[in-house]
Amino acid sequence: MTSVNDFAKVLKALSEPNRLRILKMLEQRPLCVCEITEVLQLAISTVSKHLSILRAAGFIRAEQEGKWINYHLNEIQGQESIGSLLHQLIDSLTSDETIQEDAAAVQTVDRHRICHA
Amino acid sequence: MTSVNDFAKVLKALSEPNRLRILKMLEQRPLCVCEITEVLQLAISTVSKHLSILRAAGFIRAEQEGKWINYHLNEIQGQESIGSLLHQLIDSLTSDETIQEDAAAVQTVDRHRICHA
DNA sequence: CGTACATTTCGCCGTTTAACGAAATGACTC
DNA sequence: GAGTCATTTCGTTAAACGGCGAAATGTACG
Repeated sequence: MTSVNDFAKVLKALSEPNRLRILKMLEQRPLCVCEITEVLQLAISTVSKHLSILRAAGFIRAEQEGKWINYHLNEIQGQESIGSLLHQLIDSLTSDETIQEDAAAVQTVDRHRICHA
Repeated sequence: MTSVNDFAKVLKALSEPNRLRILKMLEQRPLCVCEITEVLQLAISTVSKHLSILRAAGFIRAEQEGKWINYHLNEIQGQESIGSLLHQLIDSLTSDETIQEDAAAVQTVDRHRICHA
């Protein structure tokens, strides 16, 4: 379930300036889509797309409040900040299956035999 | 100098499965391009490109050794792991100019006035 | 029920990205 | 200095991405 690709997907969700701005805004308080749109000065549909990507990556959640949908920062399992979440996430990469196979391959790989072979 | 876009660039360098695999491999020992190519099973030119992206983001460095060029993980200013580097990086986003402007905007934004106006 | 309005989905466009092979570069060796 | 070989650069291709406006969805409220 947890693969290098999933890790990459979470990091990719973070690797966009407007999405970083959204996350930092949500650290202040929950916001509705039109408030975020006003601050970022983008089309509503664009902001909505960014929010769906952040939600799919597990960073935020949506809660209906009357006419509006408020987006909240997810406080994930005892992590006090996005930074510490990432820290833990990257470090846990070591237990990924592909990463472990790579680690084994590195121990047997020999540059004298493989190049130009 | 440090802008949201620079942060995003560093995160983007990390947000690709093969680049994550390379970084984890280099945690074991320095490797030359053809060794990495052998493990990842990609074209040499593709691996070279990935390495240049990781180097531009400051994660690795190149050192010539005879015929080969060894790539080393950079031990950046007292950070013991990529995870702790990211942790620090994300948290320091708070001091970014755009992020601070956003923070100010969030305090004055009013959903009742801006929507459909 | 039907209107109003916040949000999402859809289709499109231009740019970026990851992949490749071929050609260029650069370093060691004879 | 010519040749060998590891690596980088270049040009191309297909897919992914970020942006937009228009149409669809869904919720609240008269």
